[in-house]
Amino acid sequence: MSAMNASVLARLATANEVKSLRGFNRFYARRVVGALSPANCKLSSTEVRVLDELAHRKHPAASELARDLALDAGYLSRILRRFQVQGWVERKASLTDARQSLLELTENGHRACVALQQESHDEAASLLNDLSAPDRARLLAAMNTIHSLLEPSADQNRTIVLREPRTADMGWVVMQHGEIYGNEYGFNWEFEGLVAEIVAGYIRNFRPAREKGWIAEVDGERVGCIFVVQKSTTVAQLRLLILTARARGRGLGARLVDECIAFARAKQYRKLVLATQSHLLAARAIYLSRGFSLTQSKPLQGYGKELVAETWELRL
Amino acid sequence: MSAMNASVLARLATANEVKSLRGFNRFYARRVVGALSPANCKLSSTEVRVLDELAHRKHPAASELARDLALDAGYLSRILRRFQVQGWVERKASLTDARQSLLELTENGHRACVALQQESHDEAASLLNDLSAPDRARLLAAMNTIHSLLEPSADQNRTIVLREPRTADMGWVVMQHGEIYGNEYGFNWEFEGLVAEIVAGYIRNFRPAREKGWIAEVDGERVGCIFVVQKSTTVAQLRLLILTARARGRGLGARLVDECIAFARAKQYRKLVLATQSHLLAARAIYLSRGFSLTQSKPLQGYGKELVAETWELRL
DNA sequence: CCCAAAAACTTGACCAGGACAAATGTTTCG
DNA sequence: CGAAACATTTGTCCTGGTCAAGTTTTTGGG
Repeated sequence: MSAMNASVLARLATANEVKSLRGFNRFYARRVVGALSPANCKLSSTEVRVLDELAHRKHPAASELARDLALDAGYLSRILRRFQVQGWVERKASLTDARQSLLELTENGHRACVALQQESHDEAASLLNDLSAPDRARLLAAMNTIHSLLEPSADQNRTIVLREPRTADMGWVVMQHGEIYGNEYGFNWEFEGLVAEIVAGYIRNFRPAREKGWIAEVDGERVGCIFVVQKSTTVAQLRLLILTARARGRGLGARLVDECIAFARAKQYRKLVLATQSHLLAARAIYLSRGFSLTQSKPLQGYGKELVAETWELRL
Repeated sequence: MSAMNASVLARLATANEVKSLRGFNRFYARRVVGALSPANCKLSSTEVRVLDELAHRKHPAASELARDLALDAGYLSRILRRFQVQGWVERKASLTDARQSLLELTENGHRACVALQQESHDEAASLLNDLSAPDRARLLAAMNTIHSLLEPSADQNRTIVLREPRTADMGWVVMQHGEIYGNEYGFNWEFEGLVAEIVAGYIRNFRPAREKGWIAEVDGERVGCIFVVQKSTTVAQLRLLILTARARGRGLGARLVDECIAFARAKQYRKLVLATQSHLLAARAIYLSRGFSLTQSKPLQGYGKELVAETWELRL
């Protein structure tokens, strides 16, 4: 097999992958989309969309709705008349344009809309309630993963929360280091072993008053972490900073480092040090911008790669 | 808050969880189900189902199809006639029942069916091809998780594959131990630290000729693991056996233990030992059934719980 | 063996969701 | 001012699908 073939093979989805995707898709369409959508009252899904849109806008004109929901104007016109007859919507002549009238949901219309949402909310809840709390978390984290992979843009405006590590987080830290350094830098599993050692040491010697860790999450999915440990009574060390691909480019790295700096200051450390490698450019940029300076730099052979190990420090 | 309230709260899905589920559902219905299904040629989705069913059966009668696909008999009758006119299907009088005729796809019908599948296959592939290989793996693993959570029954007949550990697997081992022992037995994170230490030691001292690990996967999602390490030249130790909830009750634990026993025998070890705790009943049952015997049992305080540590061994 | 009920289709009637185009009044812009 | 564009309504048609009433054949009980 030629080199080109090999690279194409690595790039393209295998038949098995496609089969899995199609299988999931069939399953999900049947079991979930099917189950959660239609049970509703006697409204078609389009009518629901229209009602929903009416609830969320101030005084839309019909043309505006038609454009945004990609509906046929004639069809929409009839839907709106039905709503009007039902007493769900009122129209006022537009003062600025006599062709259009401005639509507004009545009290009754809002009630109907809320009832619909409640209904679909209940169905979703009943599906979730069949699962245990940890299983629910796994389900939502998995959905979250899918969503962020298939629609990276939608990810940008989700809020990232920072929290302290809890059970299973430390294992995740090891796994992510293995995954990311393996995929992106070709490190072999010795590196993962080193991280496991660091993590084990952190847990073994954990000093709650002097040390702290943060896990960053987006909607329950872990996307990054950082730790501060005590190196001596006056020196703190920053460790295990990592971000998954989806969390990058949003200033999260800087935010994590800032947490550490603030913590180290609050605990009266005099100096914050860290070890990194020269080729981790994004991390380096953050350290620089936060006032860290490079104090040492030496070649290092390890993890299947040639590296330059660096030490940085920040006077607090 | 009363104890009962607390337990109910833990059991029921939170509003946030429901919101996430609904958000994902909306997204998935629009972006994926919508994108992968309709583009097809001029057949309705029902017609596609019928065609598909015809391709997969020998000589079905119309009534059979109508029952299995939950279709109106009249509607199906018309669909079948259209197919017949198109030259996709032929009917032969049934010899045993003059009311029914037996249906069969013609050469042409099969071609049409294959073309359809190809089309939807291509669409799925193009969606996957926008992702890198590791991202595809994450996507499919996440889908897999969702599927197995929402339809545990479908899980039973998926094949479990065993493979050797690779990058990120060891972190997963730590994480799973934290997760499972935390959720199921209330162990605190010190236990996770211990596992991290074991894992670190495994990687640090790994002797490929004398030691081995297995990761069990279902469709790319890790569901279990086990390791054999050298304790002395004649004694091997079994470690880190764990199964996620979805993989239990299918004999996988026994299969993993059997792999270890076979490996230890092949490597000429004389004895296989292991340490466990008395309350891990499922594991205990496996050890017993494989001929292990309990050699030591003593109370142990740790990980936030009172335990009875046990040692078992098997002469090889 | 007969007959009523049930099964296997077929056909006609009807409905909802929705696309498309023509009609009407209004606005915009050159 | 007139033509083109816009907002809305209305008439027409199509598709996908349900429902009920046929026709023919089979089945099962008396």
